[in-house]
Amino acid sequence: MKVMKPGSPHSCEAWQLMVQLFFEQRANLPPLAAELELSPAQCHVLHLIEPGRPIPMGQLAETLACDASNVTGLVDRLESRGLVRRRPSPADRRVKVLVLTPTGSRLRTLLLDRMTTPPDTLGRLSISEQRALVRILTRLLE
Amino acid sequence: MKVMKPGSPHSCEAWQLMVQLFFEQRANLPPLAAELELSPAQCHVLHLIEPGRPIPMGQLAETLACDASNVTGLVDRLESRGLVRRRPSPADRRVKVLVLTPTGSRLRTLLLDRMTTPPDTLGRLSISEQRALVRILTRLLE
DNA sequence: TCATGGTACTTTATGATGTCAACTATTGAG
DNA sequence: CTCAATAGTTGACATCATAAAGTACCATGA
Repeated sequence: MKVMKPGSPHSCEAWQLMVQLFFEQRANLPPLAAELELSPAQCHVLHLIEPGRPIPMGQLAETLACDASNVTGLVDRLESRGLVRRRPSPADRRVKVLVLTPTGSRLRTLLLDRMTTPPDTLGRLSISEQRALVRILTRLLE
Repeated sequence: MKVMKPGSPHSCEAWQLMVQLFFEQRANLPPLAAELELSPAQCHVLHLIEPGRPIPMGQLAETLACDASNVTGLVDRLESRGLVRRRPSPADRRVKVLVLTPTGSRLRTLLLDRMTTPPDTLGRLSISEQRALVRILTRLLE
């Protein structure tokens, strides 16, 4: 017996294309990361720690959907490279919040800059299509 | 001195949102993969081997943008689980092409099915917006 | 107060992912 | 035939990731 997927046929089709894009992007993250001497996972962490917005390690683990002990190792390596610092939380001494060092902040800017450079294909869309895409993606992200 | 990014402001904005989506998706792949007893990397490999369309290991390495020796290990594990088989290429005896086993093909279908189930946010778009998204994504993928 | 269970992070052990350099087998050009 | 180039493997090593056990701290309630 056939089971219907939730959502309209159009939304399924759209999401299939989205997954296709995800996998293509997944493949081009490693070389981009390597240019900055980072790993893909470290890029993800650096992306999540916004300057001036400290984040508890536990929240990082939750957002990355990985084990807390994994975050310990990731942060160890970033901290030993001087990109990030652990600071005790005044509110709860069990918690350690992560802050970017000036070096980390600069590297993060560089990273985001390279990652958000649009591919050629995007430039081939008309302006109105680009605007439509912005509007749609905004709603997809809530 | 400030350096301009290539592309219109709209395409930059669109791609920033896209990158945001990529990272969110990146985080939800591991749990999805775990349900099928796969790793994220194995999912990517399984996604790239289409049934009835054998692919040389080297081409896989290129598409994944990773070292050939890494592919050896990935395929070793998939093969030991009976999902994939190495077959010698008749045209070039150095080359080994990968084919899905029936089990591998079934698991791939299951994987794609779960991955391409659209998130709730997509369903909240109007039908015409969904159609626009399909059209735009198709052109992004060329 | 203080015993107790829960939470945040670390440690240890283990396996998977990923790179590099060196190796084998094969191809293809001269 | 020789020899450089290519496809894949192997071994050594760092990173990523999990699970289980441990430490320190919080919070509740007797």
